[in-house]
Amino acid sequence: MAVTIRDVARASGVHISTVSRTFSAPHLVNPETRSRVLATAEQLGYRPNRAARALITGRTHNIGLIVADIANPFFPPLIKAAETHARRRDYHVFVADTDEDPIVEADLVQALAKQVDGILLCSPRMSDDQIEQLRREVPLVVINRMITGLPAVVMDVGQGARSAVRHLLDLGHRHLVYLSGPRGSWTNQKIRQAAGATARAAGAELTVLGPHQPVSAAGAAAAEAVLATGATAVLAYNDLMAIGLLQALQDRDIAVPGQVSVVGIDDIAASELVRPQLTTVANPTAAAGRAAVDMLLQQGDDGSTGQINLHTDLVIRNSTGPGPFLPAGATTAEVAAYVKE
Amino acid sequence: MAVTIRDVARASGVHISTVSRTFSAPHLVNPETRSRVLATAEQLGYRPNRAARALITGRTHNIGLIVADIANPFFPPLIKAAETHARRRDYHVFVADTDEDPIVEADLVQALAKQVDGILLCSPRMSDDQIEQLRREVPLVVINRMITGLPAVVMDVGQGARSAVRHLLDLGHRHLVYLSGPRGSWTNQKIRQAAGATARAAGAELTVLGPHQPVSAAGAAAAEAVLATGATAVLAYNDLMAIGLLQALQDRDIAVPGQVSVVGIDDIAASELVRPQLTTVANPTAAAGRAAVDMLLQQGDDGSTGQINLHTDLVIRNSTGPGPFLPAGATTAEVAAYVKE
DNA sequence: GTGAAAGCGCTAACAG
DNA sequence: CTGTTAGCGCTTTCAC
Repeated sequence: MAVTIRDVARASGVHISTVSRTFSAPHLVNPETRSRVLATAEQLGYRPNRAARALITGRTHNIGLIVADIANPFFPPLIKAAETHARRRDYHVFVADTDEDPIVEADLVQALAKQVDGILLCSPRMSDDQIEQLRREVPLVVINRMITGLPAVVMDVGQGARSAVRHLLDLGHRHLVYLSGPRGSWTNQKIRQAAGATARAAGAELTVLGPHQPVSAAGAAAAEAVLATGATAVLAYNDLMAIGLLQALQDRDIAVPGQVSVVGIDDIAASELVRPQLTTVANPTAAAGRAAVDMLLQQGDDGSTGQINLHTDLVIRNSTGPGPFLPAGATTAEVAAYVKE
Repeated sequence: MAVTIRDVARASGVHISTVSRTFSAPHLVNPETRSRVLATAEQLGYRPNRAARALITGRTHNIGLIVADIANPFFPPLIKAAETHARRRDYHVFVADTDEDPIVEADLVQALAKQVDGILLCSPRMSDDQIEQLRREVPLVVINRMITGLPAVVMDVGQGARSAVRHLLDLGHRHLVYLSGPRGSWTNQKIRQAAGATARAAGAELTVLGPHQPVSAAGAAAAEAVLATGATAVLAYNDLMAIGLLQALQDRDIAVPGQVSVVGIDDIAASELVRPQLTTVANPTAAAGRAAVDMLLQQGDDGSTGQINLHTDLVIRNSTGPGPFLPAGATTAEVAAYVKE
């Protein structure tokens, strides 16, 4: 059996409560006794049992982090930052993957509820109602979603999408495609709205294709549909889809950005590794992870329910350029033909 | 306050031990009582407190998963598979990141020890001694490392490296480079040995460059050094480095595979997304994650300490091809000149 | 089949 | 400053 507080008490000739205090309220114990206790504890290899402590204090010093898909490269930097940040504050983190399934998501929150001091919900696919329901069982901080009254950290993809579309418009593109993401994604809606509004305001056309799974294969599979629209530029829900599209276009000998420009969102590591390097909207995922942890841990102290909006940046690389040179006033059909050829 | 076993007992008119039994040993309780208890529990929203249960049973139903770097794309598929598999067996998983630091690694094991039933150590950077030491505090399963007497799951990179080198030799390459990984990596040693032995046996030359951090920037930074060796083919410690090298070579107008062939290891998602697509050794990371979880959970039952060796597969894509065409018997210097030009 | 009681490892009043 | 006592939520003997 592992060494307990009792063993330390016996070995150092004090009562167990003194040992307890040595660890949980050191200032309440005589420096001499303290160092003696600490010494024997060290020697015996004693480590407080957090679970037992949690039982009485009500604080587990654990947090939960629920994401849609660990293997989606968008999440790991966020997970890493959150975990490192939490550990620095002496918290351990449970990580769980919902596989984009809202039911699994809800189950997970409930299963974890008793073992954690709070949960970070990353890009949740549940309904607002469900989230508010669960919030009564356990403190929640939501990432990449805005729900009134709920603490949240969002990366301002709306603004990112606007920058991206403006960039495309500045290059002369008049017909864009938005390759939309999965159903139930709050982010997806925001991007779509922002992109649509920006294009419309400039008198340009924006065709929405989707929904799609947020993976590269979906981007690749959409290539034909994209070409069929006759658009000369594409904004994708995320980099994965953008990269899939990029390669599928090149495999069809469509030049990027010569004939079609492509913009992604997220700035995952791979977007710098592909050629042409992907123009994309950089999301501060690591900062978001840290901010969310801070928010969750503060929630206990005061009852604050702030909402943080993190700035996103358009990173212009080599997958965007001027639209194909066409006679002014060409019809959509002509553009399509031109692009396809 | 949350609803406890006591609330359920009161509400259903039975003693708390009956409620307890209803959840932990249902067969010991009258079916009628059981369903009544279950009903009120359901209605009150009761969920057993695992921490309290763990205190007495000694089983937390949690496991720890410690990896070198969550953001390294090699790990997320493994983490995902392990987490999903564990959850299916009703286990939650703590994920932690050591940032490639053996000290952090050891601390983490000790910090997690009391809260878990066991820990999965993924590509540990600690010494064998340290690991064996820690093993006495908590059940351990090691992934990607072989230590006698310790349960382990390894992906057979040695065999993978042999296949890769043979593939290169078959294409006619006579001088190879191994771009080695981080110090302290067991995998790195295995690859190096296997690659060296295979090359030597065929009378070919293998130059080892390194150590390197296992990131794409390190691969890119090694481009000059690689060219300076005059080798016509490179095996890299992992795909990230291989991809970095790939791009750096192309940026210098060195054709891949025309002038230099490049092989990676891992088969991360990005290796299929870059052009040319990367020839690489596919590691069954997801299978490894699941196997390790199974091993850890069985360890409690019997005292088995098996070691599983998972097969790796060479995936031939487009970054490898015949070496540059040269007059037979060209000197190394000539080859270097040719390749550089 | 169910209740009573003890106790897992620890903290939190309360005395002294 | 330190010891005493009660008890967090739950399981597990042991009687009945």
